[in-house]
Amino acid sequence: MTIGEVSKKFNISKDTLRYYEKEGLINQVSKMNNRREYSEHDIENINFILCMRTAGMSIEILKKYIDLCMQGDGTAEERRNLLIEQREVICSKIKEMENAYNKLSYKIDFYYQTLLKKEKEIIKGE
Amino acid sequence: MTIGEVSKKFNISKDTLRYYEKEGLINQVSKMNNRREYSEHDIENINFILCMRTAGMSIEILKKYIDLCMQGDGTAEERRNLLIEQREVICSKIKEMENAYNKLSYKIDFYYQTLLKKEKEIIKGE
DNA sequence: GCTTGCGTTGGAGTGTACTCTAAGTGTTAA
DNA sequence: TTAACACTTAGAGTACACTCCAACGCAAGC
Repeated sequence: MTIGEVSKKFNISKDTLRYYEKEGLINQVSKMNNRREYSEHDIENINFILCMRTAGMSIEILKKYIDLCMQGDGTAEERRNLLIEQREVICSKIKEMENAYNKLSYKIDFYYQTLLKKEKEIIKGE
Repeated sequence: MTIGEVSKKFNISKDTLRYYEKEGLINQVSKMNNRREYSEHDIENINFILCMRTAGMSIEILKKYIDLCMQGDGTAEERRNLLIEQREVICSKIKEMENAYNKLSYKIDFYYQTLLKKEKEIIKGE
């Protein structure tokens, strides 16, 4: 897959893909005529990275994880611990967002009541 | 309440509080001897803003909402629509994060299996 | 009166994650 | 063969949300 195709597939810019490679999130993509050729493995990797990025995981943490992967089997436990830690971070973020969701719902409902009341008054006034 | 007290209460820096005020998220706090005195209303406001900020709402959107509040009752419907829209944004973010959570859980489990297998091999080898 | 502590200001600086630019290469289609 | 198009690079620029700095103000306690 070319960079253009990957860019379209995931709806991210080519610049971002090159940036991730430069930062070491994607291991050096093989090249044909000086152009990137993304393998199935690369695609899977990008998919994971994007999923974690949208969940708010930093590039630094992701890089650390990828680096551990590169270092081979010996780092399996460390990698596992890193993922458990990050899952916890995501978990508390979800809780914060649910809290915000509820606060918003409460306010939205309040506006609904207000608008309803106003409407009634208008009808009454006619 | 002084800026120092509010800063401690919410665990944010005084700079951030002044920054939010400058950006118009908190309406001009009254001053005694040129020092900010936060009212109960200010505190409630800050609480809401921080809740939305941790949920990822941008300062720009928050400012828009606060501006509408300032403009009075006439903007109630517009405010409500803004909140509904933002609730939707938060909702999809929660879904993305839950997706990431599940992906992580899957990987963590995979590492668990791997480590278990490795352990068995070590025992076998002894 | 002097130090300490808490505050003030405008404006500069920082970190993160892109995003854009300029100048160039290599393939394809008319 | 020339134009269009997709790609390459290094490096500069941008957006967002703070965060820090220097220089100063004011009140309390020693």
